[in-house]
Amino acid sequence: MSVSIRDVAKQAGVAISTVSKVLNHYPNVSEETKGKVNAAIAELGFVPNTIASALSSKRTGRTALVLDVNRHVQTVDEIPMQYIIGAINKAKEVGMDIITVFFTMVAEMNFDEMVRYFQSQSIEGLIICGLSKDDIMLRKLVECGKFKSVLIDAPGVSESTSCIHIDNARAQYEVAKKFLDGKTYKKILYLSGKKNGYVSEERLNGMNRLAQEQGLDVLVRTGNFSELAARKLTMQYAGSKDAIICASDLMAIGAMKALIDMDIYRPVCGFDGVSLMGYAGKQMHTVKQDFQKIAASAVEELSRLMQGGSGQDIVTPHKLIRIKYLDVIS
Amino acid sequence: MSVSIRDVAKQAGVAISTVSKVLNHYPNVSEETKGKVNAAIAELGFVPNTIASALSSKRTGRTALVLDVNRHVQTVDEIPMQYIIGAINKAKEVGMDIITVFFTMVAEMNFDEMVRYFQSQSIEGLIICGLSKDDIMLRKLVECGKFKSVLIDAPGVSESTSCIHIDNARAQYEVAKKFLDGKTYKKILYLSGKKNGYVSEERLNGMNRLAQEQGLDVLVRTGNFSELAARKLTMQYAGSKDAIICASDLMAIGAMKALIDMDIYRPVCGFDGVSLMGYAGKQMHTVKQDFQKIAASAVEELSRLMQGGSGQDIVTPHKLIRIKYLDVIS
DNA sequence: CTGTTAGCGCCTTCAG
DNA sequence: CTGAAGGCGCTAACAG
Repeated sequence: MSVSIRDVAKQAGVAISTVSKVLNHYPNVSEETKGKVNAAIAELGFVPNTIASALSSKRTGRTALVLDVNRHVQTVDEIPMQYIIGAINKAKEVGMDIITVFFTMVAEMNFDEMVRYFQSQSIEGLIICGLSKDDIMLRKLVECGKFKSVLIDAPGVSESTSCIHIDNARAQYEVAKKFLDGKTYKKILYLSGKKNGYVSEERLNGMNRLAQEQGLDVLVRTGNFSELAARKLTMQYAGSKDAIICASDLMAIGAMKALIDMDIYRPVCGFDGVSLMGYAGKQMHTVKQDFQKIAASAVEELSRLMQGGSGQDIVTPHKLIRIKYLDVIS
Repeated sequence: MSVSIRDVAKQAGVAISTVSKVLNHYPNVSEETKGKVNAAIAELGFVPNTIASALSSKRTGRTALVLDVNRHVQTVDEIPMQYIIGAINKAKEVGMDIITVFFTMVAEMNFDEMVRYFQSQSIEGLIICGLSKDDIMLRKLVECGKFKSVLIDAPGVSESTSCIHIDNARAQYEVAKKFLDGKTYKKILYLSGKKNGYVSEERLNGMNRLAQEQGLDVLVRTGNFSELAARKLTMQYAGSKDAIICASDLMAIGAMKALIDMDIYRPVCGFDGVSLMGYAGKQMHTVKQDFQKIAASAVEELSRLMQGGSGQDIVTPHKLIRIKYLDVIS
């Protein structure tokens, strides 16, 4: 059926192991035999069998991209999709094999079941997006060290785990500062993410720092990254405020919709830079994250870990932008 | 390291092959030994090694979900994401292994390269979403019969290929009819998808049928499923029309935005039922497709094909809905 | 620098 | 109904 390494060996007039060596770029092979082998490979259209290779070497190069989809009312799953695109494209580059897994698929499992689940899939690496403090089992899975992991937007660096994220405190500080620049807004409604959320706390820190510096009067309310919650909180508090700053774009949209319903105008500041913002109607300041690039970095970092590197903390850059509808469609 | 079938055999006091048989639900095993084996499996926490199993049996259960992302200006990749979620969840149920592949990753390959690419990944099944008439190589890949395939929204049933889609002609007919119901709109601007596109033609057929029945005056223009194109076409033609019917929600949004800029009101009808519509501001009629369910059906159908079934054409149901902003956030 | 030889963990005839 | 034996295609010591 399919041509195997043995056929190549025969064709090239060398031993099987020699072929294997050139396949895996081992050092000790003469240029000459390498040439013969490559010629044979090309001639026969040989494709190494990943499965057999994995069985033999015990290295599969398989990693799971674990995503938290739909748990919060995300409405449009733009961010997970961006992660997927970024990760898969980079994975192809570095010869990694990515399967996508959702939190919901492992949510009910206990620790042992999770380990088995991933092991049975021959997975050696994990990229986890959106891990929260409530995901006890997943956290344990990462910490047990059986898998190399990269956490996006969550802390926990260790020998086998790297973390990757923007500087949330600084980003929140900067975007809010730019948003307020030249204005005289003093009374601010700040819609925070989740209480005890990793990134939420950072963003809140950034906001607080700015508040201190500029003597702002900030009312903090927890919006849980929910559009609906943001809407309600805005209804409740915005009337007496000068501006609204949100820890996510989705909440910013909720706030804007509420303002429209209330028929009052208040400037709103977002966070993330999702394109959905372009549809929400108004212009808006926001932090812009390149989720594809972040996922790509995660893949690269995981690949480094799998080659024996040890975990580290990686901070990726962010931008500040102002979204307008025209940005979206042109 | 990890417990293997051998350990289970020893623990249960039977031969390896016997364990394999209960694992794979073979018939000729007595209830008694089956019980012993299962007990041993549970006790040891044994998980079959997929890799070894695949190598030995030559059945991997791996399938590629091939998506056309970002080629048209999709802005928000909601539909692909829904496909992914639906497919992956169902795949877990039926024990299939899904990797996601994007058109861009194989776009440059010729036929042989594609075959090798998928074979080297040990992929046996393909689910392809958004195949167009221009994707010559992918089409050839499907038709060569080396892989079982399910095409979403494209024709081409064969022994090894099934197709799955809504009844686009009927859906377009119905949604347009409902949209026009009780109204006196006669002059319609119809923004079609792609010239020669599989689904576009069907939808146009449905529209034409309604036009005939109701004596409508329909101007058809090709919007390529592009928001921007729809915007321009609306600017150009909507002034003299009573209403605008679009072959996709994204075009409907483009049309609505144009109308706002033109400062005139015309009712708009969409197609797809993406949640993005809820952000576009107005109420709107649209066809609602359940993309997750469609993907799930595709997985099931592929699983049937892989068990030896032969290809067929499957028509999935659609709904007609009216989107309002409140539907989205509540 | 190249070839020989064991397996990796499981499936699958084929005897018993 | 059960067990023994021979691979699947490749890697990885180890000899040569």
